[in-house]
Amino acid sequence: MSTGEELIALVVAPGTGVPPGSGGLAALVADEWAQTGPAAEILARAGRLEADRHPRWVWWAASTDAPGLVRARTRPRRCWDLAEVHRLLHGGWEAGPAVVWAEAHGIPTAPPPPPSEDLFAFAGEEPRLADDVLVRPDGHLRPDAVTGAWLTTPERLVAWGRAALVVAERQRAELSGEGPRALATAHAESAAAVLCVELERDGLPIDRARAEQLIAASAGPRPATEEEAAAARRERDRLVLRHVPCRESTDLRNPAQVRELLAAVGVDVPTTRKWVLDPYRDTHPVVDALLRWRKAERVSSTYGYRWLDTAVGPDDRLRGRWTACDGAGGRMTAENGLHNLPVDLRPAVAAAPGWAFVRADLGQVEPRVLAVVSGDAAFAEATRADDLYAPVASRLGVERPVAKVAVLAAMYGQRSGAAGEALEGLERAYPVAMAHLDRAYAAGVRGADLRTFGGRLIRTGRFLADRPLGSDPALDAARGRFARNAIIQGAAAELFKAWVATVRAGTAALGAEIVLCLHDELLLHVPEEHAAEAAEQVDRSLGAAAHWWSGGAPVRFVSDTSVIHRWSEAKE
DNA sequence: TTGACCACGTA
DNA sequence: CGTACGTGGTCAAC
Repeated sequence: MSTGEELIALVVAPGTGVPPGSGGLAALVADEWAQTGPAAEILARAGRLEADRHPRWVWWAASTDAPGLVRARTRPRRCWDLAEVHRLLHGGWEAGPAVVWAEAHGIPTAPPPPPSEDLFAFAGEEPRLADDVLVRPDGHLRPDAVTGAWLTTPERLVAWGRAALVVAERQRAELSGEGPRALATAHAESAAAVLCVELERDGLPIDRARAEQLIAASAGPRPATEEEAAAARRERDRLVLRHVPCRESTDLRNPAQVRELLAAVGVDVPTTRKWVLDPYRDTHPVVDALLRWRKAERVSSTYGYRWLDTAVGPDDRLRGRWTACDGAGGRMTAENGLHNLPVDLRPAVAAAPGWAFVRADLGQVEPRVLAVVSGDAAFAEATRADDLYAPVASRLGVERPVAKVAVLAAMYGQRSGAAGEALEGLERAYPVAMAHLDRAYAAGVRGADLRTFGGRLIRTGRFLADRPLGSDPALDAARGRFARNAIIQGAAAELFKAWVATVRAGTAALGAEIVLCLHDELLLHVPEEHAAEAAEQVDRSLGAAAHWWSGGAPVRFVSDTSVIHRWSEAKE
């Protein structure tokens, strides 16, 4: 397929001790030309090229080659991320240049090529690689290029950029054999990877005073010294241990000791997990005190003052590393609490003065995704409703909560609970969708690979380890559940990223920053005067992204979109 | 020091 | 608790 796109590789030599892109060399490499020089100069040139020609940027990985560009406020519209496309095509998470190159050339990636600096090799056993040669006789990249140590001259950087273009072409050819959506998925995945760099640059706006206040309410005032911190900890412990006078030396952080303590007061439990202990809250006061203690302990250990001091910058932005896809279904991940901030702390996430948030989250995204990926016309019909469980319930002749449990049970394989009869109803009403889930489960059980709707390879063999298929029924079932979940969760992640990429492109002119991506939820930070328009753009983007992602399937996706000033507002 | 496990926050 | 993630705690093995 000829796209008519201009591909330009951007490669940046890893600087020594400086942020990527700010020192050392960089290169722009296209089919017909190349330019190298100091990174600052090359990045400025790249900025002009972006403005004039909006090429598709090719890089080994946005996290290594794009930060300089992103820091310079160039917003690349189109890119091709070799690492992300590799993950899409071949599954798993490992996607360094060595394995990406090898896989693109169909040469074995394991065992990894040995270190070339043959300190321990006998002289003459392996011909020494000429200094200017990037590709070894065995077809692998020279290892010191992969680590970046070799990328010290303009000529070498150009070779590195050429290699990136070679891989991009091979990946594109391979993708064309993976169905109509794979190429579009590659573009969206690549956009998500550069968005991750932008998310790390911008951070999530925090109202620091409010955060301090919320932490204090749970963990007490900020301790001035180590001794004060220890005293506060002892005081928190005491509020639990006072209920068990004889066992005041119990270490509440040690589950075994806690279990012993509980047994002594007549609470006999297999584990001390919250949902196990919950029913015993009224049995003995120590249970309730313990569960309250756990909550406070969580805030003080994970989301306490240390977190505030290290993860929130002097500009009051919470920053963490972002990745465009995990190793399984392909959802985005984030560190430093960006993806698991307790709801109680969310009032501290606040727009800056003069700015607002546009918050949007997809409603019932997974069943709607199931309607697309399975091609079930009857189930697609149900997605026309704002609440798809309502038409499902009426079709099954059950109450809405029953229908909901049944749909979730079908998708996730819930074994507890009594969804049995409703499940049978689902099989009759939506046989196409149910068969799709069953096939994924069966593929997982037999350890077969499968692909998501957008073309991502799901390798169920990762659970196999060295145990033969069928040797452990529990393991087989676990693979089945994993596979069934991955095709839904993975496809939902693809739709989400298509949506986000569309929003990113469509709201740039409004000065909007995407500041949080949370699987089915999106938070934009926008100048107040453009917030309403950005919100409309978010909704329009969903329609557009869903349409092309689904290939025009008659499936409706809905977003709850609102303009707010704290993340905690306007939540269901 | 490292890896396993627990526990728990989010979707 | 269906799956997925990241974090911080303890423990046993190194």
